[in-house]
Amino acid sequence: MCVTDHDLVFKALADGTRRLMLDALHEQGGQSLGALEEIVAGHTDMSRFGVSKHLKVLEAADLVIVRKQGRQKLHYLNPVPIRVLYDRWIDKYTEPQVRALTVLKQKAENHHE
Amino acid sequence: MCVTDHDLVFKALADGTRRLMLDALHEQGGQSLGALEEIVAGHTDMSRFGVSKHLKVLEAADLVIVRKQGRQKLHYLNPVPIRVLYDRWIDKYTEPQVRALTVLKQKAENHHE
DNA sequence: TTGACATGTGACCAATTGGTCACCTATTGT
DNA sequence: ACAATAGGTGACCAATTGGTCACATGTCAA
Repeated sequence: MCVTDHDLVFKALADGTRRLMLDALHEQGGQSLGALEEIVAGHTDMSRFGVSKHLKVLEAADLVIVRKQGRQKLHYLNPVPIRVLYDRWIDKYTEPQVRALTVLKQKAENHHE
Repeated sequence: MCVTDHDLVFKALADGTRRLMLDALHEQGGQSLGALEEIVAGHTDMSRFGVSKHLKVLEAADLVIVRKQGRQKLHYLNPVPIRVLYDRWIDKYTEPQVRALTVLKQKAENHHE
């Protein structure tokens, strides 16, 4: 929940396979490791262990939360970190284009350098 | 400009040093390699070549655009890829919550529960 | 209990990445 | 032309990451 979590989230998102898994969990939550393995196998060929490792990265970044049910481990997408990422970082780059132009204009009006 | 550029952008953003450089260019555009080197050196100790390499990654992702002026190479932040990233990917994960909040707000406004 | 199923763990290898260095090119000022 | 400045290139090493495997754990059902 601290600031450096940004790094975990960014790094977790930096892999196409992991984004694919997030997409799958976005479409339908509560999928087990086996189910995710099948989905991933449809796009790339990766063993169960590879999928499991990627999931662990996503869990560490708090992008995926887990509920154990019997011998299954059900995965759910947690959109909060992405939301935080957007609010604290991405918004800064996407929103203030207009504002930046305003500042530039003011600067130009004050000291014509 | 194609879809797989997402990967380049995500990977470029997955490094704290590179995000630091984007911040620096966000604060003030048109900085040279030397200037960026000094800024980065203030946080981590990295040689000019390291900074140059990171800049090349950012350029490949089209996050930084370059204008040559004499023997200097001036760098500018290009917010477009981040914007695209947000529109095509992040929005999908963050938007429904906003809608949910809006719905909640409306409910609260209607029947003060 | 016994076996089949769903997943976890630690060792291990290959591929990628982060970073530095010794050289090189191009531009500026004198 | 010359030296100083700003930056680029390819080789190279260390650290990290992606992926697999043999094995272990825990759970359900008969």
